[in-house]
Amino acid sequence: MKTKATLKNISETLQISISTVSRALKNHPDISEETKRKVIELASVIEYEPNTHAINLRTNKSKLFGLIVPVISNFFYHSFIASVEEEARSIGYSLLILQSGDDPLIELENLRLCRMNRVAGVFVSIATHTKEIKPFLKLDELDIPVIFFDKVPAFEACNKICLADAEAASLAAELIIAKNKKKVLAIFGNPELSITQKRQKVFSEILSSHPEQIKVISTNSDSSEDAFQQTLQFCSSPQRPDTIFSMSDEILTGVMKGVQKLKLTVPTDISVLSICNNNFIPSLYDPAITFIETSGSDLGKLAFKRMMDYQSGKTFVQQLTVPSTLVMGGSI
Amino acid sequence: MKTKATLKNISETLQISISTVSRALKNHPDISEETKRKVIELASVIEYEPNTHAINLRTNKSKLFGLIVPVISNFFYHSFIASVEEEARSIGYSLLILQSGDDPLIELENLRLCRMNRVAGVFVSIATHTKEIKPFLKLDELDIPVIFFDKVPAFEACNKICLADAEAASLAAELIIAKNKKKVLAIFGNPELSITQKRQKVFSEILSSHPEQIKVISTNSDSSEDAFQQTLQFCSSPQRPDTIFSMSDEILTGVMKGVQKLKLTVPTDISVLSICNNNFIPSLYDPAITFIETSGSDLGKLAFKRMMDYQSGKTFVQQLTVPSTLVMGGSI
DNA sequence: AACCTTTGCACAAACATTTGCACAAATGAT
DNA sequence: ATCATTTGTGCAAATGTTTGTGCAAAGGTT
Repeated sequence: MKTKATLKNISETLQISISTVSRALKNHPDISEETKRKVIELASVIEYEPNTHAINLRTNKSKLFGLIVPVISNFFYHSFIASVEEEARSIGYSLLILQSGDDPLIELENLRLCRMNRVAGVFVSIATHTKEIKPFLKLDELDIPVIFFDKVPAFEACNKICLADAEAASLAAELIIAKNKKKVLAIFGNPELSITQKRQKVFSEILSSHPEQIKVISTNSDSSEDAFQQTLQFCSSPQRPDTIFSMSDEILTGVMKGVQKLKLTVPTDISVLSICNNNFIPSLYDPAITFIETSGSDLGKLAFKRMMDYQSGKTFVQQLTVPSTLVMGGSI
Repeated sequence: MKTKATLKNISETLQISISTVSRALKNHPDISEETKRKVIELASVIEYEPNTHAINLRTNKSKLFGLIVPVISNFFYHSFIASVEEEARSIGYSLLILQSGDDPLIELENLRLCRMNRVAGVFVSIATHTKEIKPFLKLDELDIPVIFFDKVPAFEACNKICLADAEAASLAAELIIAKNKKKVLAIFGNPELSITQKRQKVFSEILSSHPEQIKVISTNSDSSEDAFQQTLQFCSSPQRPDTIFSMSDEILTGVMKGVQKLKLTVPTDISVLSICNNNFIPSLYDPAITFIETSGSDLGKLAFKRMMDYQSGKTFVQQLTVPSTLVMGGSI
């Protein structure tokens, strides 16, 4: 059993004090070159590595960010996580990943873990039924910045990074108008979510306010399977829509399954347009689906930038929005 | 600014010693009920929470597992991660997530982070070109168990949790025989990976040893796009294969894109069979693709169980395998 | 020679927690 | 009354690191 590599250990071997060793390794000007040389050499030989726990204890901080999401296995979150992890690593921070399972109770427990670990900050996408956000704000009082992203609380004064929900829907509506489509099946997600409400509202408004009458069938489905069934239902007859609009990756998968089952050819038989988080799902199909990108990876970068601003003392509260962009495929 | 909730703080307020407070909170029999009551009450009022860093420093451990993967955004890893995170949380541990970007250098850096954080154990799926596994084994010497999963080093004595690569391929081959297929296009992944080699070897052996001659076109492609191109190439002529076998989710997406482009109907024009990590990709299509499941989530559970065995002192080295199961869809 | 400055290092405290040991007071036994 | 045991609490050390302060020796200036 080789002895542990600590400052103390080095100091005893070299017959100098611990503080000298510490300063030598930090290249402190007080220490002579001779001593530095010896210390650095020995440290390298015994593979000294500072003990993070001791540093954390002393500074009452840690180079850790907490990241709480309802679930990791999700189109959106893993691109967000991947992007935040990269940014964090580039400045020597790591990520503590916690799933809430969309359960407010587990969410609280995860918050407790973040507090106990004195994380440097928390990124959180709240559970669907989380009403009480005081526990989150309490972290702010402890100087632990909390950045909400994607699923953010409604009215409170807190830092939020959101997708441009309305913008994405309006881009879609405008493309449909520009392409001179006449009959649209629009499938949205869970109508209780604010993201759904915003998108549905803007989409309907734009299309209905357009002078040329465009017929819109607007419907909601809360799963891929449900979207599949609705697609079958609305597109079986010859009077089927000429365009399907889908609000999310998940719904798009259901829609496309329906399109395959009905043996419809895209875009000649029917056009397809969706809002998606990245090109993964859209590019599964041939032709690739035209979509409005609301990038999880961009959201991650922005959230991280905001976090770093916070870390360096800019503590103002703010809501930021990631813009959406149209990515042309061949489906409309 | 409210004073921090620490044992010291409580002890001063109550005019008792720190050790008494500590013991009172741990319900130590030495402490009188009266004292316990007062301590617990005050602790609750000021919302005392033990400082993880101090505990970690003292015990030289942490309730953290390191998890190093090439990339989070991957069919396989996020189901693995999700499953390990759940298991870990259930026993009060958290997960430190680190991406190597498939870069051996970053992998080393991530290992260093794990050491510095004195993690309780590490789950690692190594980068494609990682040759040097000594740094991993060095963690074992520091009593930090290392469990390799999925992409594991070749010959060394270490803990590995693998998918049943050979079994999955043989199940596929046998199904093809049972379905009386005559001409198979088999697309495998990167031929340098051991997983590819194993699957390709077993698959070829079984089909070629079968008395009825089955024609096999065996090819490799290292991306979805490449699989797409190969599918177009081999399936454009009327003498196309009657079956396509794909080795992975990624390849399957390319194959299916090709099938869509060629407007082939599954399974009447062509049958499709794949090895996949879960039903996500296979169920995107209609009919759903028949596949051999090599479950990331099951792998996670097994790896975690192995880790816990290790934690409780069972330090033998072992290679475990997660069995594969055939999941019938309608594509063959 | 007396004084000041610089150089190079050591000491000690602080961070929060746990735990072996000591110790005083109270109780009980002889 | 003496001794032994129990009960409840405090002391101090230990974990590894950082940092303000002290201090001695060496060198330089008058």
